[in-house]
Amino acid sequence: MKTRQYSLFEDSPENEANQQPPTASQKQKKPENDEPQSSYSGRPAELSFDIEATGRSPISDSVVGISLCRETGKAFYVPIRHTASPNVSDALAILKDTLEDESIPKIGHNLKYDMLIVRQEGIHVKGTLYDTMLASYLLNPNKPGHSLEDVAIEYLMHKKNPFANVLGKRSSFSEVPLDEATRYAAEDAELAMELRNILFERLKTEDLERLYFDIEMPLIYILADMEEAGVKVDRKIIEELSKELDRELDVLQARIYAIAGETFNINSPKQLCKILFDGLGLKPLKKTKTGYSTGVDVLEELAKVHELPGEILNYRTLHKLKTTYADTLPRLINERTGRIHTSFNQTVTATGRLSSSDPNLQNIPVRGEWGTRIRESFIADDGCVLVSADYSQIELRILAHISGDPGLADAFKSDIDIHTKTAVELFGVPGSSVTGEMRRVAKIVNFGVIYGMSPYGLSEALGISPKEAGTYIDQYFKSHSGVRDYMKSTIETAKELGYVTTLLGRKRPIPEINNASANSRQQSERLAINTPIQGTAADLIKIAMINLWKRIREKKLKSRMVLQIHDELLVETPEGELEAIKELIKREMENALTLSVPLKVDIGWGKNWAEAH
DNA sequence: CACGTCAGC
DNA sequence: CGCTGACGTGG
Repeated sequence: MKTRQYSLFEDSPENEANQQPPTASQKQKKPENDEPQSSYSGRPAELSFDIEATGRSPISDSVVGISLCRETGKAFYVPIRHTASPNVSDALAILKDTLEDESIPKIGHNLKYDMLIVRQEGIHVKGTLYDTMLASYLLNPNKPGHSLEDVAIEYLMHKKNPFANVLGKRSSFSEVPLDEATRYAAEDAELAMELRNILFERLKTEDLERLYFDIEMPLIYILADMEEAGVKVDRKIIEELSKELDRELDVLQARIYAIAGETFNINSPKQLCKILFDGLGLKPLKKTKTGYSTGVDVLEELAKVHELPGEILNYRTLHKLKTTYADTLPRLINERTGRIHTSFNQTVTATGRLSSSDPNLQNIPVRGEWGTRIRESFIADDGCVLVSADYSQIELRILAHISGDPGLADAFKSDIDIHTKTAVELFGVPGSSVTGEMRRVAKIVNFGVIYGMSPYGLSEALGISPKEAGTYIDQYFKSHSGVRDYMKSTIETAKELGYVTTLLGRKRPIPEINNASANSRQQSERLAINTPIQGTAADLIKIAMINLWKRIREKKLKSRMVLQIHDELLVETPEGELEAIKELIKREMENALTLSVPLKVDIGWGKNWAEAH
């Protein structure tokens, strides 16, 4: 192999140095000793890299170039597939050894993205990952964005990159002239290298190192696998569903126009207000910032006195399902894989949950006949089944653990129906006399507890007066003083420290907790109460995912996780592995953490997601 | 791009 | 009352 077949293009704008690139022959040599290599003669001690690609979707886009940095002040750009530029067809092949070397730590900003892009070139990045985007997120999950630019501005007082809009009118990075591309791209790898030093030092002082290395870093690999795997959607089923919804919507539309006596845009809340409140003279029950509300609560109430609001609600439901799911999902089936590949975002939520986007597969409908129909289109590959495993009452169990409330803990230890138990306490009747309505109220109160309920909020949810809601809250805390004490002390801690933490030490700053405004303060108090509960549940399922993934590898099973929906894992498994994987999933999920109350996981399976549930 | 609305946990 | 993302409307 020729040693200097390609040239690495220098370099960041402020650095004129033109160092020798590592040559292919040198790269294949093992270092003479285990000392970190700071010279360019051997393997890098660690490597910062950043992929430039044709677009933002790592499953369907491909590599244009890669920038590399092994010490601050010196960065390189290797063009791979630029139009009208010297390209290096085997540059990636030469880098493969380094990127796959487990002993070389990798530094980057949003490494999951870069990992997925190079996987298409047959490169499987391995080793310790220093992801500066994740580090920034753990240091402040309230931050609205963690782009390299955002983070560099905050921590390096970095000025905006003058080449930031290097794309301009060009359709892809591959169109960018090499000199511009180099100055733009090389800087990114170098920025990540500089940020690593600062952010990981800060992680240590903030006691977030274990959360990073034990949970978030291993999860990068798992989420990359899940995104790469995708989930199979039956195009025929979903497209047929769309047609059916279309026909149904036509019927509803005609009916609505007939009742209203005129045509209008049903999807426009503004036009709907005119029809409802001006035309029919119905009473507006609630206001929004800009006018009268036509939300579901209002329309349900109005449906008692007129036939139109009910039809509007039907129309809205079907329209939502059609436009958001039935029409959209088939378009997102990847041509190459025949599957849908979501993005699992690890640095978005303030509590530590994941989010899913493009498409969001964490809000696929589940209720109602149409919800079932949509989930029936999510299917297992040939010879496989889908296994759905979800935690039962995970947040209330976590509340029982962290509050130490005996009543709550006992309920879970004896596996009692928690909503019925709460109904018994609220209404002072024996369990056998609890009606459906009483249980419904109790369920909403239990949710309210987790959300840091206020009399106002609970009253809205129950459709009663804040005063009545207040008596439910009082009644609840009479039975659960442990929960009341926990909430009081959590708020006190938040006021002192300015942040709250989860069981695994994840932190969320609560900046407004001492705000002069009572509204803002009370809002902060609810965040302080909810975040440790929701955030610990997020920690817990992340641990379960890591442990399950390791066990699947150890046992060389073919099963693969495909979706995580906050308290549920969806696994695609060859039929022959079904019994084994059910056992494994249940064990790893129920034992992810040892709490003072047992964790319970319900498992189902089937050829599609509806059956599995 | 803000807003209202609604799908999920 | 907590946490999200996507759609259509209308400026």
